[in-house]
Amino acid sequence: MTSYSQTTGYAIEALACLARQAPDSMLVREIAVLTEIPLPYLSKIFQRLVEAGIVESKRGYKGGVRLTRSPDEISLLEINSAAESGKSGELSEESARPGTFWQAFHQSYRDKLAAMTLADVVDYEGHHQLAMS
Amino acid sequence: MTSYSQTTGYAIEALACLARQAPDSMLVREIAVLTEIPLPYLSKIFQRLVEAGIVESKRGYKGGVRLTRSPDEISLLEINSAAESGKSGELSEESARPGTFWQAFHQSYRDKLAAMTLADVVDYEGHHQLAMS
DNA sequence: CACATTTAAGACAGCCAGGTCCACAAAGTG
DNA sequence: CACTTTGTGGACCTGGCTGTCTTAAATGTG
Repeated sequence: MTSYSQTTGYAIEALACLARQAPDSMLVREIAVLTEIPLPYLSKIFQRLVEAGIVESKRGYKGGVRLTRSPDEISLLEINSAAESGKSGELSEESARPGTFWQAFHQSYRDKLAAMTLADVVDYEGHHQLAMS
Repeated sequence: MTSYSQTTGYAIEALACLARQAPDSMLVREIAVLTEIPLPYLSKIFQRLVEAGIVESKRGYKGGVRLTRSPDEISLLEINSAAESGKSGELSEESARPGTFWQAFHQSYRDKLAAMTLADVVDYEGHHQLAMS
């Protein structure tokens, strides 16, 4: 139900790792080592990111994954939706009933995700300081 | 894991409902009807809120629940911690690894919860407009 | 073409949040 | 004291998130 799960955090970290390497491609295994995310699960996440068109993959000997766009053209909300795809909500209105305070709180959260891009994350992980309104 | 679960949303709505009635006490069943939260589950939530000292309860014929403090002295973070108590994290640092963007993002929302009180929620549910920084 | 490499796909397992149910204890009423 | 009311406490079920494992399919190399 709650769409702001750890999976989204994994996806953002992994893509930020990949963005630093852009436009070259990386192995999923390599990303797993650098980010310390379990490889089998990270593979699953990348499957969804490929399906969503955020990254493209190439199998076999010199294979790997690569961003299809510039990091500043990929919103965190888009990553969230892709990482959580195949579940109940995707881009849904969360679990909270409409008109409630909690629903509005979640919406503001969602709005911030929509306003930030992968480029912001790459910048953050260098400076270790979060600049939010 | 993710501490911004639906349970916290339920707790906030229920307490806001109770705060509008303050300082009188209400039946849990009555709150369940008004908020449309499933009664058996709401009872569970109130057990934790009582244990946390946010509300006090009286059993039997003229029983019910009542706030122990003024709404403007109850922070939403406190409600969150109480509602999620008995689980892995409670007041923990979420599931995200420290130093990551995702962890910082969650922390900023935790700070917002800490800065808001039940009185703000009561005010919101009247005006239906969320005023966040 | 044989082979190693690397992602794709799907089945499977463990755990926890959300939610229900039922028996029990307290508290007032007659 | 009998009875009704109302919260307490515990067991229990269900579904989805997290994570693993195994078998394929694709892609380059010699």
